[in-house]
Amino acid sequence: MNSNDVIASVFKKISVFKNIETLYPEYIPENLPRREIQLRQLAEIFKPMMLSPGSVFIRAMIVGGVGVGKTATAKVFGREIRKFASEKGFDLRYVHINCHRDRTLYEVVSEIIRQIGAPIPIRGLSPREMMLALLNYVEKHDIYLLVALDEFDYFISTEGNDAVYFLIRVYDEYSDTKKRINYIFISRNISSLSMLDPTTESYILRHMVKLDPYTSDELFDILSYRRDLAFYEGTVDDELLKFIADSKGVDKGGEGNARSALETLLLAGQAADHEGVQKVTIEHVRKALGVVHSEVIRISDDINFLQLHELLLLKAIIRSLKKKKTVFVKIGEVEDEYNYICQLFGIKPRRHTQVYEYVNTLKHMGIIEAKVSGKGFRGRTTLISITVPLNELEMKVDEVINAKKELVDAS
DNA sequence: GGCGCTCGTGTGTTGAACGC
DNA sequence: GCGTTCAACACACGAGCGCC
Repeated sequence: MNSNDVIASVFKKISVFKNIETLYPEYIPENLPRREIQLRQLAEIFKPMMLSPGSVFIRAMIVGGVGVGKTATAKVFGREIRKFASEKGFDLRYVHINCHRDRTLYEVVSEIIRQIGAPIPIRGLSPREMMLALLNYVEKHDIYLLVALDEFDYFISTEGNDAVYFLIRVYDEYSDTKKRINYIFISRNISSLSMLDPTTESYILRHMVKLDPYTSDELFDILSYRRDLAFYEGTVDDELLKFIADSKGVDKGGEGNARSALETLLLAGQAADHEGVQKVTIEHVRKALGVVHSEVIRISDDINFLQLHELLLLKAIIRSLKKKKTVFVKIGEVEDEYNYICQLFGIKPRRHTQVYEYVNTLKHMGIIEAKVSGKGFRGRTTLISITVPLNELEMKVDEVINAKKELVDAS
């Protein structure tokens, strides 16, 4: 069989999936089963803005752990509220910003400008000047904005109290103008808000929507809904969904993570496809459950936002830990490995200060653990560790590195 | 074309912690 | 006590971009 036949045989093979992309983490479904209460809460919070646009300035906060649907809830709400505004005859735009990627005030404001397509220069102006230009633009064109700042903790830790204060008190100086920009802040927990001053913190916490981990019953409903979207009828039985839901539900000792449950369903389906069978079995699910490590899912979600050199450094950490077979490795050892990997990839490595910054970034994101050495070490050094399975993580990192490198090579 | 702005990055210095 | 190693910090520089 030649290469062409090999590839053609895969494409022509019968699949259990009719719409596999509906199981991907980035897919936002039409409906959000088991999040109706939270959508209703958001609607109640933003009701004054819809009834009397421009009269109030609303800031809400969505809080919840990994895989509880924070981003999906905000996006679905944004989509629906935009439709509702359109029916009422005013122009409301929903802007979703991930503060992992855009973590400075400058990046956040320029991203809002980019997403609404405002003709405002994003170079040569300070963030505050850009915000003023943005306020003028939305006023002139009679536009209202609902801005969701996802992973808001990263913005707080990078920019601190002043920038947050600037965002949430932006209308204080212009009390007579219409309040056209409203916010939804999204965070994994509210402890990051403790870095802010009490006034700023209380402003943000005034309207809070909490998303709890899913129970097995709730996960079953979600899996059932996505199963109908993703798979051909009769390929995945209810008992398999129940099995996954029971292993992930918070009431059954799991983490209540819907993303992890959906990833398991996706992998089970792919395992069935790989074997060329037309029905997903309990063995496929068992195999998938063995592969899906919830921490790897959380981290792999985060690593999509890393820069190429941060990814290369993460790969260097993984390889150093595998080579040394120890719990911790020294930053110097990681730096040597990183230089070697850069050489292999034909990329000029960053110098020490930048490597140190990358280590701090990865630590802050919770991807690695890092601590300063104490007694028993010559000099002071940073000891780095990773708690998730290394092979699994390295596969994910390699995937993202290859994707990023293709982009760099193409540009 | 000069200027101003932000951001990313590199260099140099200082000081802490330890080994010899 | 001196040398080594490395974190932490300040500062400088250049790229990219828009404004005047």
